[in-house]
Amino acid sequence: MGMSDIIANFINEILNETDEGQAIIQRNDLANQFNCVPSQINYVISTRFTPDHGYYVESQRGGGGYIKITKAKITKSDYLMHLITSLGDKVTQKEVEIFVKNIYENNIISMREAKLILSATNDKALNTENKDIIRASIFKNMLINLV
Amino acid sequence: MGMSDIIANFINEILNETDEGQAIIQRNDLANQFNCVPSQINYVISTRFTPDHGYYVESQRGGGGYIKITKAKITKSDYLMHLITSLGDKVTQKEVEIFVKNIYENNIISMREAKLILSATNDKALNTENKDIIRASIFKNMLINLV
DNA sequence: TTTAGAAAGTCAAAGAAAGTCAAAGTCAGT
DNA sequence: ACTGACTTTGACTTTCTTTGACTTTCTAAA
Repeated sequence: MGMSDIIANFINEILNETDEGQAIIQRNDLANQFNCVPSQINYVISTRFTPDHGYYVESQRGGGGYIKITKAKITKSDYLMHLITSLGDKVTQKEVEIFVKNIYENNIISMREAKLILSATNDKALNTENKDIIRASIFKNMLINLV
Repeated sequence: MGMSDIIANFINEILNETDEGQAIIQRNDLANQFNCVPSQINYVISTRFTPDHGYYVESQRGGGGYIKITKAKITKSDYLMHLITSLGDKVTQKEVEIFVKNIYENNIISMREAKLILSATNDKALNTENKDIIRASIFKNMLINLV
């Protein structure tokens, strides 16, 4: 098992220890503890704690900085997890509409929440190249927060 | 948690204690209490108690001087409309975080809705050129749905 | 009405974290 | 051995915080 896996395990342990499913770490401390360069922590996070994997990451630089990794709760909606992992890296507005209709009808989200998702992912909001790629990224990121 | 956060917490406690939502402090006293330089108080105020955060600040120099921080009270749709119209065509993740925190604390949106907005607009979701432009577009689009 | 002292304000430098990116290394499968 | 995916490393960047020297404003006493 390589260093990256060891670090990932360590983070997972913290995530499992806490009820919250949250790990708050200091990048430099952790790198020090495992005798690796700080950027390896970024590598671990960006390869193993992505939205696709069911995690949400926030961070803060400067004095007192930190990295906070949150694990999505697996509740009633295995359906959502399934949806997230089944999504490719592109999705059209029409497809999102179908998915959202579906999770709304299954009472996983409210009408207001449905509207929020649709307004964040419609073509009008995404006035750019690569609409479908960004849409997929946004959609997944939003779903993770609902799980 | 760094010193600045601790000081911000302290001020927030005072704000919540009083019905008025007002904190009147003495800069030097506070700096003394927390063992920091006085200008750090200014730093805390100018990064965490700005109008964007929903506060306004008055002060008085000289003998008997003070800093008075007041939590602004705003009606829901007024605030949303104001927010939408005040948004330019670019906005950073940090700025969105501040706005969302504010509308959440004013009970305009639920926690889940706040998370949805944040996850649709964070840098991770917007892995592209022109993040700030697309973010502004998405954010506005979402807010309009809430008015 | 000066003027000394008491506050608060400003600003930029130094420090502390985290982020990015690409080069170099490793290792399994062909 | 060769290729391609995954890892490791480190130089450089960006963001946020802390600190301190200097300035401005206000009060009140002489």
